[in-house]
Amino acid sequence: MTERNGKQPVDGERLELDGFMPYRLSVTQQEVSRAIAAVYAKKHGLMRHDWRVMAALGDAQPLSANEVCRRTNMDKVQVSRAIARLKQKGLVNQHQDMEDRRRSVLRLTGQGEAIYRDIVPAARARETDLLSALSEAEQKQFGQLIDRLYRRAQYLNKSRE
Amino acid sequence: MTERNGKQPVDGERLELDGFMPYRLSVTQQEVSRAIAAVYAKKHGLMRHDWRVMAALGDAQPLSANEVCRRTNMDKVQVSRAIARLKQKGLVNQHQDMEDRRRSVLRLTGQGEAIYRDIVPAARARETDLLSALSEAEQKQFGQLIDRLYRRAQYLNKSRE
DNA sequence: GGATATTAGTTTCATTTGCAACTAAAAGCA
DNA sequence: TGCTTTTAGTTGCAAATGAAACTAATATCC
Repeated sequence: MTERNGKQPVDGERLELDGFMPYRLSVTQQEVSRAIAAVYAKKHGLMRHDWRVMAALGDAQPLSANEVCRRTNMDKVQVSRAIARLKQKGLVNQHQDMEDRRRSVLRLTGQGEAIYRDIVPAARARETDLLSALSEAEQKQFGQLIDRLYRRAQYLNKSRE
Repeated sequence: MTERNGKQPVDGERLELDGFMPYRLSVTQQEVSRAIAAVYAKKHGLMRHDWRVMAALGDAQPLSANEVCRRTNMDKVQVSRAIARLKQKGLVNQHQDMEDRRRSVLRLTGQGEAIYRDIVPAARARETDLLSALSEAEQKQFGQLIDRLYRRAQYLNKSRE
């Protein structure tokens, strides 16, 4: 993929991006993400964060913004902004939780649910299509490996801050 | 990870983010990326794109901006801007290719090379640390699976535009 | 009860990004 | 040769992002 023809690399230890796992993970994620975005972006004009929030709500309503954060791995600023966009589009409504008035109660609107129901099968189909590059066994394996990697990365990040 | 206590999901087909591969890939990538960024961000004030461009150059100099694009999977706008930042910091220099005066000839400066040499071992160590969550065999396997997935995603994305 | 600390969520500001338009040079073609 | 197209790289603008500060409500502690 990367030919070195007469080029002068830096002396000593080098790093070939193509063989560097974090890089490969990143480009793969980008490509996969693009493949999935095709499902919700053009047709419904949603961004990745918007879709994630909708997915969280579609899976379990109502949720507070904070619960959305936990379920989607987004931070509260991102969630707050996604909600603003979604309210604006009439896909989500937000009202105050009367038990704890700091908290919101978020729900998909009828229109929001309709879009959710439109996207889910397409997203799933896309996932299946992507994963068809792997056998059943490999898919399972891949899921396990990526989880272990995730936890390891999380651990490393936590431990130093 | 995701409990459903009294929540009312949307009727019909739902989607649990936690079991959705593109989502898991995305959060894993984010976490891994953060772990690596620690190596170049704080100490040298570089952004991800800057580091990628430097990595490409460190691996094979000189390169044109376009060659950097191909090697790093970045688009030309990102590369152009990364180069601007890197020139500004004195880590890269750019001059015109006299064979084809549209093209640039990009090289790390002495300072750029020094930083490159500082980062590479640390990045590698970090990669090893991340991958230590997987056995040797699993690491190999993971590499293969992710590549297949990458190619599949790429194919799907190409085929529809 | 009242001061202080936490928690939920929003906002502000400075950067970064993404897209499309743009400039300059080279290639293709008639 | 002169005209059009393609390629390399940059720029402008509007939208998205990240970090820190901010508001409002609840929880904690004396």
